[in-house]
Amino acid sequence: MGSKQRREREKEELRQEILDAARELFVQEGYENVSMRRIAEKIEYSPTTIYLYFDDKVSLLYAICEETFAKLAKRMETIAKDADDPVRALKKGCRAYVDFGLKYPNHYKVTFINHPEHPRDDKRHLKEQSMGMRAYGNLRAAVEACIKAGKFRETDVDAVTQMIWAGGHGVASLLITMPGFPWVKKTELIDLMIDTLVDGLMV
Amino acid sequence: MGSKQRREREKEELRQEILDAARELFVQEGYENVSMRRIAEKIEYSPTTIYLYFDDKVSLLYAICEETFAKLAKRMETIAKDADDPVRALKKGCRAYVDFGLKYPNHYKVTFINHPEHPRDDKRHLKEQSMGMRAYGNLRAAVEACIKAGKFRETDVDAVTQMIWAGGHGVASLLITMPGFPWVKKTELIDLMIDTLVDGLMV
DNA sequence: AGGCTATGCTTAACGGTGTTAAGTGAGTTT
DNA sequence: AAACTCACTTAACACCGTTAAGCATAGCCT
Repeated sequence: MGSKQRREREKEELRQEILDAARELFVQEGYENVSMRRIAEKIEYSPTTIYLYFDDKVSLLYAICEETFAKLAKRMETIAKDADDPVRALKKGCRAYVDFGLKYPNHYKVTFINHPEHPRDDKRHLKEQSMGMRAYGNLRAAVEACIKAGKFRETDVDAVTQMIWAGGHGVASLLITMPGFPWVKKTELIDLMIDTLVDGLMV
Repeated sequence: MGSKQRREREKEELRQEILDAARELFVQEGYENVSMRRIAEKIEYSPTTIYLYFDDKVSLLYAICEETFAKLAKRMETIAKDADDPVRALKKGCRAYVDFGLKYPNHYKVTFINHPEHPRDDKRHLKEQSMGMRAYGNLRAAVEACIKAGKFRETDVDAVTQMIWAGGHGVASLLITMPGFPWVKKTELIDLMIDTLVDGLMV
């Protein structure tokens, strides 16, 4: 009697198919510019079928963000692993953070910039915040390592972490939201920010 | 026969009325959550009347952004006027920028954070950019003064300006969009950012 | 085997959106 | 008085996210 299992597996497959289609479209054209009908068309199902698998459009996005944030956390953790010098590790972590934002601008937009407040649905909001907290936690650990190694003048871990985060976020978000602006070379800007901030903190 | 002038003046008044209504709604509820019909309702005209004064919704937003940019530019110019030391002037300018964002968070949101891209309409895009360029130009002048006074190690004016802008923007935008986050004291964070960036640049 | 129910998906529809085309009606001009 | 201007409105188009209701089929029970 494996028919139930088969149906369950097929359901899961369709769920993933929806997720894949949505991710591809969101990344290509931006969350706001993709309609449920277009996603449905891509997977060759009726638009309403999506609602049998996800509560609404923003839930789709959250599910995708969860995936990608797991990626970010993972990447930053592997960076922390081969930490020869804590300062260099911190810089690499910052770089990875900004690069992540530029690589997945729409995901970054949604979770850090646009923050599409879901009205009175606190559960999902907290869940999404906790994902950000995990990334924050990684950065904080890297900063703490630098401070414990006596590398930094300033010793308020949270203040330093938040400043560095703000620096990275500032670069990432401006580059993402104002692509028409005459920026200097991206890597130059990113490196200058990270180097100035981190070196500026050192004793 | 001043009736023509009177009509012209009335037209200008209605244009301003539309702008005021739109600004108030955008600021209160966010650009995406305000419909043309709601704006029309507020000024007690038909929705299509707005299109006699503005090309489309995003043009309305751009017009409002222009105003906001002008305010900010004005404030930063007065700061630049009593410029004793270029480095101190730059720091004061940064501080004013961030404070402006925190004081008018919704204006800041609309002009710098939730900035919706206009597709392939280059003319308006450039015009709006030129307004942003004025504020940017002020910051740039302050940076240039520092560099010309030989205070800074890095000499790429635009790179430094954009980095500092990104730093200020990072702090302002994060504080605005994530008010629930356990931030350290705001002034501490702002000052730490500005001091670290500017001092970190000095020879 | 035949009826019943649960399930997976669809069609139709609601109330909204930005925007355009066509119409109206008062004021100016001739 | 007729013709024209022009600010404004009404009606409509083509979308949107989302919900309610219907339909076909697969699996279960008698």
